[in-house]
Amino acid sequence: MTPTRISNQQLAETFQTIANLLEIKGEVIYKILAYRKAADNLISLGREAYDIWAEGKLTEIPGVGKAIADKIEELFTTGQLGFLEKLQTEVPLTLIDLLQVPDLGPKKAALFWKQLGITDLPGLEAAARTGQLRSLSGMGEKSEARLLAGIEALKRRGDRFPLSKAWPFAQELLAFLRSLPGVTAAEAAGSLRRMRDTVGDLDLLVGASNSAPVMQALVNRSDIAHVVSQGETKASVEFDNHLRAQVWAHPPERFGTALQYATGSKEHNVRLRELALKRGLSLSDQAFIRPDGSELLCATEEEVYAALGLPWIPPELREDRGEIQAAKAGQLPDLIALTDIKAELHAHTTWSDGTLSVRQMAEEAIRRGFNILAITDHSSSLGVAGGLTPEGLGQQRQEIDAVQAELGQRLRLLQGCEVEIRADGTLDFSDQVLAGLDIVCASLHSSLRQPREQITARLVKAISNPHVDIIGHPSGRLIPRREGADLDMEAVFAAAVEHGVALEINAHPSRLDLNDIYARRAVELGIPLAINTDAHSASDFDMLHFGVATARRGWVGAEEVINTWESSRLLEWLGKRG
DNA sequence: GCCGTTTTCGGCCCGACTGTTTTCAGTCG
Repeated sequence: MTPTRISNQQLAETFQTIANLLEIKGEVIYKILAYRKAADNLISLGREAYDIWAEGKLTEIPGVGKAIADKIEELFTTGQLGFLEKLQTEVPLTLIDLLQVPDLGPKKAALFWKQLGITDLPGLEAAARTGQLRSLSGMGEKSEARLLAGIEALKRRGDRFPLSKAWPFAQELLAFLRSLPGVTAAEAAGSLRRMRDTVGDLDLLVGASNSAPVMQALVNRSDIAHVVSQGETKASVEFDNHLRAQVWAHPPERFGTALQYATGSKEHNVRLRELALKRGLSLSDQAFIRPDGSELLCATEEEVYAALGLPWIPPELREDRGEIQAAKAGQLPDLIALTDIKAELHAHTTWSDGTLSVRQMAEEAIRRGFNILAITDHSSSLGVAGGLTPEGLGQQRQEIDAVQAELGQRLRLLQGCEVEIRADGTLDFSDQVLAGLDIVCASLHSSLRQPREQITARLVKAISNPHVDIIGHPSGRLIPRREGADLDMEAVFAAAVEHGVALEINAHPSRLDLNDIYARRAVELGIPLAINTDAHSASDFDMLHFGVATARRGWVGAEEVINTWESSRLLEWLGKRG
């Protein structure tokens, strides 16, 4: 039997499927949680479980014990899993789809299945429309209507929204909430505050002693499509733009516990509560409860963490990926900040598909306090972007030199390019042309669906070119439209280490590529990173904070990012390269 | 099913909101 290379993503999906089926079946909850935990940990591993299996170290993965390791091994060796196949004969696989409906969990799914023989979403919808659900205990007219509304909502929207949509709208909502009387503070929480690359609901937290009027003002907004639920301290709404928000209100003296709670992640919070219990405290969004029943209130998050003997943990780290252990040991990373960035090394102008001239881009860079701006227009084979020919590069050099002369010491301009990595792994420009540039960023834009071996070899070949300094948006993913290329990232990392090439964290919210997990792995391996906006316009420069946030999620410090280096150091680094 | 400076067995987080309940179960975050 030939081994089957199954991705961490696929393994995780398999274990989530098992967890869902077991939950509908009514298995004890902790077994289900164990499968979910293993799935989560596989996703955030940063390395391929397949390689770890080859080293015989599967059980060193957190949450993977003997039973799950055996199942992973069976999947790798046979491509199948007997346990799951048997489970599917007991519980219909399509029942899992029901769990996507809001307010429909495993208990109701099991009820519908066992009492009415419903096995899939269309079956559920038909039963709801014909009033059959009402015959079940615990199901009334309202539940039925709610369920139908949930099914409709499911048809309308995707699961999660890109940061580019969620972030600006959240800022607008926060400004609205802060303007309400009696509101002392309003902050983003949830995955938005942790700066995940996609956001489900907007979780917003309001500080207010009298919460009911705040909730009322929220649901009275004219752009509300649907009020999902509304209480004194919490409301859930859907807007006309299909974004959903959960808004909590807590009095200012409890804002710290509330903000910590609402920020999550859920897994991080579970760990904190375990830690609290070991200290004889019970932690909720309201307060710590001492053994004698008295409350310990926290107005700030710092107080929450201090009560647990921990330093404040930055929200971007709160994913239960070792941050609590690191905090305990006093070894939290010194994360990069937006203000550390001193250079933009990937930017486009009207010489290819940018909207601003070299001069205008330089002004934008100066306005943002940068020391260095690299002009990196596309190369010729990317026809859709009006890529430059070698001759065009020569003309562009004259313009850059002229603008540089005007700017003097205010900004150092570099002439570079974003050179296309062709389908065969060769670059769009000859070594001679590349040697004449100050900086070279090489990127994949086409033939992204090549088989794993082929596209990995293609990228490795580009990394091996002595003139290449940075690999732009390495995976080529576009959120939420396109998954990245099927790259063997360990092979890519190995090549980057060997050739000292920097890997980009592209700051555009539709890319965020490298992602947080691979950024962390790259840092572990000592690979330099570059955080660039890939600016095509003035406003693109403002996307930089998304890239910095992604780096922070990857435990990246300023030192590891070449854009933070002093000009002399960065120029020396570039100079030593081809 | 996983895990261990209080355990290799016995733990494994907490509360709001909703609907259909007469005191609670299910779901969610």
